[in-house]
Amino acid sequence: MGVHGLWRLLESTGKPINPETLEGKILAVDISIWLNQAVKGVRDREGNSVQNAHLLTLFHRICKLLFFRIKPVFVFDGEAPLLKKQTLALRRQRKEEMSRESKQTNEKLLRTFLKRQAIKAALGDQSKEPIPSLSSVTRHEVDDMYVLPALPVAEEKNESSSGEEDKEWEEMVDNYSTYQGELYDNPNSVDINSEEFASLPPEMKHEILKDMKEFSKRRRTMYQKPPQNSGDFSQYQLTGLLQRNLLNQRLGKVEKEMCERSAGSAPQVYEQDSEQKSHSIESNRLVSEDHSHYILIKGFQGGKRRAAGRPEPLWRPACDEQDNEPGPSSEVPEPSPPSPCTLKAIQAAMTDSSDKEDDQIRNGSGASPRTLLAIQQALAEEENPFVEQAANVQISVRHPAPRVVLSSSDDEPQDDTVKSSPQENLNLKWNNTKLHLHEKDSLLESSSEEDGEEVVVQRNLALLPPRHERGTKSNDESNKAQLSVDGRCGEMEIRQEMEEKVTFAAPICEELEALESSLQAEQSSLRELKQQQERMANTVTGQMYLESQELLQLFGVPFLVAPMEAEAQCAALDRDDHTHGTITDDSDVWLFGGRHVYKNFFSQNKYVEYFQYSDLQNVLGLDRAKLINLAYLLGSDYTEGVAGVGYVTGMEVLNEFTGPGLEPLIQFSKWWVEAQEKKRLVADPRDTKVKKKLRELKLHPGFPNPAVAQAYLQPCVDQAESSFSWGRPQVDIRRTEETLQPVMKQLSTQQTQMRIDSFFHMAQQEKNAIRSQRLRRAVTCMKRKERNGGEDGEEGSEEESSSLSKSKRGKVASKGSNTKGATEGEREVVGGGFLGSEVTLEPLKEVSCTNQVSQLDKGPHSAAAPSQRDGKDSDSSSSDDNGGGGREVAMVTARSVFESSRRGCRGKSTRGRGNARGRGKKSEIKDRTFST
DNA sequence: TTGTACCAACA
DNA sequence: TGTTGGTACAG
Repeated sequence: MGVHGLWRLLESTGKPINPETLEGKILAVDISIWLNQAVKGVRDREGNSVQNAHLLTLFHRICKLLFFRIKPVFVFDGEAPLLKKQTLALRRQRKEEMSRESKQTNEKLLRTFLKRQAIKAALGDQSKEPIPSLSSVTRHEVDDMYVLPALPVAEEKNESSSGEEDKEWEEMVDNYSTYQGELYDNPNSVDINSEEFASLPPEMKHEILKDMKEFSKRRRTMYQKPPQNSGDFSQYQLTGLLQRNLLNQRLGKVEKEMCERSAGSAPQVYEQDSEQKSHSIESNRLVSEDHSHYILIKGFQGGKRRAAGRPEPLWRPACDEQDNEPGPSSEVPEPSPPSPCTLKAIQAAMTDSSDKEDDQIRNGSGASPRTLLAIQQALAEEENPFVEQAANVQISVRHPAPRVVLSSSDDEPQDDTVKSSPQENLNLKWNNTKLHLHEKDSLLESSSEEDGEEVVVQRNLALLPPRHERGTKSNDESNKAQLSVDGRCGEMEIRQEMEEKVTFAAPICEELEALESSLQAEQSSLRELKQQQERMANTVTGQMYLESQELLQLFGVPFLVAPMEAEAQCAALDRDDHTHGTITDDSDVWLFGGRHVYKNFFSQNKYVEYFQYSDLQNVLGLDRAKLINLAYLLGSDYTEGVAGVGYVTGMEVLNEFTGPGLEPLIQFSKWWVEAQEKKRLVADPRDTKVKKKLRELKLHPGFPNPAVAQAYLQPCVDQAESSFSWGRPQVDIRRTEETLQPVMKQLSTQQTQMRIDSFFHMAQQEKNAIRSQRLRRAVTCMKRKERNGGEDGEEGSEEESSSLSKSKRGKVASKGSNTKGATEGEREVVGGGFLGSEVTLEPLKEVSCTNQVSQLDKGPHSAAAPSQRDGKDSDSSSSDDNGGGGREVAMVTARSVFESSRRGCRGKSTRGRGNARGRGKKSEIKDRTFST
C-alpha cells in the first residue's frame, strides 16, 4: 500500500517513459502483492474467482518484461514485520469498530422508528402510514398492525402509493405463479433474461432460480439418461454443471440484491430488553413474512461462491464434492505437484476460463482428463451451496418432506424449533424441502447425494483437513453420517410435527423472539467465522509460491525470497547496484531507500513512469528522512498517520519543524502538546497560519514512535552476494504460442538497436509544475532552509560519501554489512548504495551537486550485473539537467500484445494530463555516454 | 478484496 | 484549497 497519498506528492517528479528504453535493465519486481491480488481480486466476468490466477498474472507479466528485454529479478515477500502486522491489525480493528458502531446506530434508529410506528398504530392512524416495501410484506391477510411500514415518505402520497403497491404486488404474485407453472412444465421455458423476470422482487427471482437449478439437477437423473460413452458423459456433465453454474451466478446476484435490501429494511438484532411493542412488531413481522425461515437459511448460503478461489492443490480429484456422479473419485493427488502439474496449470491458466469450458464442451475429450476434472470439481463445488458455508453446521436436506424445519444450535435441536406453515396462496417450492440445521461439534466430512432425494452436508471448515485426506475419509465415513442423521431426523419429524400445531396455536411472540435472537446471534457468529475463514483461505499459500517460482524457472527468470518485506529487498538491491531499479507501485520502496522506481509498468491504462530519488530531492526537497516523516503523518503500513493530514499539510509540517531524522516530528509533537495546554487559555498570536491549523489536529500519545523509522531504515534484507543470471524461456506449453511468440521473437533478436529516442519528456513542464500553492510554498521554503545549510545539517551529504567509493562499493561494501549495525550518527554504507547513511538523515547541501553525483553514481553495474551488456543507463540522461532539443518520436509500446483490447482507456485519458501523455510526444534527445 | 480515481461535501 | 468519505472500476 505504501504511504497514503505519497505518489500524489511525488507525481511532479515522475517522467513518463517508453518501456522500450528499459531494454537490458536489471529491474527488481515485487511479486508478492500480485499473488495476493491474484488470489483475492481476480474475478471473471461473472465475478467468480479465477483458478490459477496467480500463474496467469505472472505469465503475462513475465512476457511483458521479456518482450521489452528487461532482465527482471522477482522478489517474494517473506514474513511481515511485526510493526506492519500491528498496524494492519489495528486498522482492521478500527474498521470493524466503525462498522459496528454504525450498525448500532442504525439499529437504534430503527428501533426508535418502530416504536413510533407502533404508537401511531395504537393511536389508530396507521391507515395514513405508507405501506411497507414489498420485501417486508408478503401476506395480505395479516392485520395492519403487523405490517412494517416503509420509511416515511411524503404524507400526501400515502394513500395512492399503498394502493399502487397492492396492485403491483398482486401483479408480481401473478407473475410468479406463471413462472412456477412454466417451470414445472418445462424448466427451460423461463427466460431469466427477460424484463418480466427482472421486474420480479428479488425473493421471487431467488425462488425461481433455485427451482430452475433444482430442475437442472433432476433433469439428468429423472428425465435424461447419462450417456454411456465416457467422452459424451463428460460433455453431459459439463453442460449440466455449466448451466447450474450460470444459475448459481444469477442466484448470487439476486442474493446480493436481497442482502442489500434487507440491510436497509429489515431489523437485524433486537435486544432482550426491547419494549414489548417493538417485540410484537418484529414478531408479527416474522409471521407476516413467511419467507423468514428461508431468509435465515440464505444467510448461511450468502457468499457461498466467495471462497471458490481459496487455495487448493493445483489439481484435485473429483471425489467427495462431486454430485455423486460416476468418475475417478478415488484419485488422490500428490500434495506437491511435480513440474508437469505446473505446466498443466499454466496451460489451463493460459486459457480464458470461459473459453476453456466452451472448448472442452465442444471438443469433448479435447482437454486433458485432469483439466476436465479440475473444472468439474470447481463447478461442482460451487454447485453445492452448503459446501463453502461457515463451520459447524450440519445440514440435511431431504426431498420431498412437506415443510421447513429450522433449529438453532444452542440446546437440543428440537427445543428452538419453529415451523412454517405451508403457504396457501403461494405454493412455494421450499415447502417441499426439509431443512434441518443444528450445530455439531466435530464435523469432518461432506458428502452429497444428488438423486433428488437427499443431500447431507457436514463440514467444519475451520478444521478442514487437507483435501486428499477428506477425499479418502468420505468414502468410508459419509454413509455412516447419513444414517445417523436420518435416524435423528426421523424422530424429530414426529416431534416437530406435534410441536408445529402447538407452536402455531400458542402466542408466538416469545418463541419467535427467542428464536430470532438466537438465530441472529448464531448467524452473525457464523458469518464472522466464515469471513475469517475466507480471509485465511484466500491468503497466498506456499503452494502458490512454489508454482510461481517454478514458472519463473521455466522462463529462466531469477528470483529471490526476501527475509521480510519485498520492497525493502528491492530497495536494497537497487542501492547495492544489483539492479537498476524497481518496478513497483508501492511507495514504501522510497522509505526503504529505493533510488530508481518504475511505476505503472503493469497497468494497462497508464504510461510507465520513472522516478528517481535525486529528483525527489531536487524538486521537492525530500530526502529519505523526510519521506519517513511523511509516513508518520500520512499513514502507511507501519503507522496510522495523523487524521486530517494529507500530503500538503504533511509537507507544511516538515517545513514548519526542521531538523535531522525524527527531530521535526519530535518538535512538532512537543509544540502540539504545549499548544493543546495553552489552547484553553488563548491562542498564540505568533502562530503561523499553518500552526493554527496544526493545533486542531489530534496526535496519538507516543507520537512519533521511533520503531517506525527504525523499521524503514533498518529493514531485514538479504545482503547475500550473488549475481543473477537469465536463461531462455523453456516453456513448452500448448496454446501459449500466441502470447509467447512475440516475446520469443523479440528475445531472439541478437543485437538491440541503440535508441537515441529513449527518453521522453512528455509535457513535462505541465506535469512537473507543482500546482498546489501551499505545496509550492512549503517546498520552496523547505529547500531554501536546507540550502542555507541551516540548523539541521550536521552530517555530510550521503551522496558525497557514496561518490568516494563508486567503483568498488557495490559488492565490497555490501558484503557482511548488516543494517542492524547502524546507529545514530554512525555513517554506515549499507549495501554500498549512494545512500551512505541509513540512520542519520541529513538535508541536501547543494542540490545541483548531489544531483550530478547521483548520476555518476549509477555507472557501470560491474560485477553485480554481469549481463549488463552495454552499460546503457538512463539515470544521467533522464535527469532534468539537460536542455537538449526535442523532436517528435513515436511512442512504441507492446500495447497490442499485452494489453487487452476490450479495455478502453479510462476517463483519465480524456482529461488534461492523460491526454498530455498520449502518443507522439516530444522526447529529449540525449548524447549518451557509456561508462564501459 | 483492495487500491485508485473521481466527485461532492465540508472546513 | 485540502481532506474526507462515498462510489465505481480495474487488477
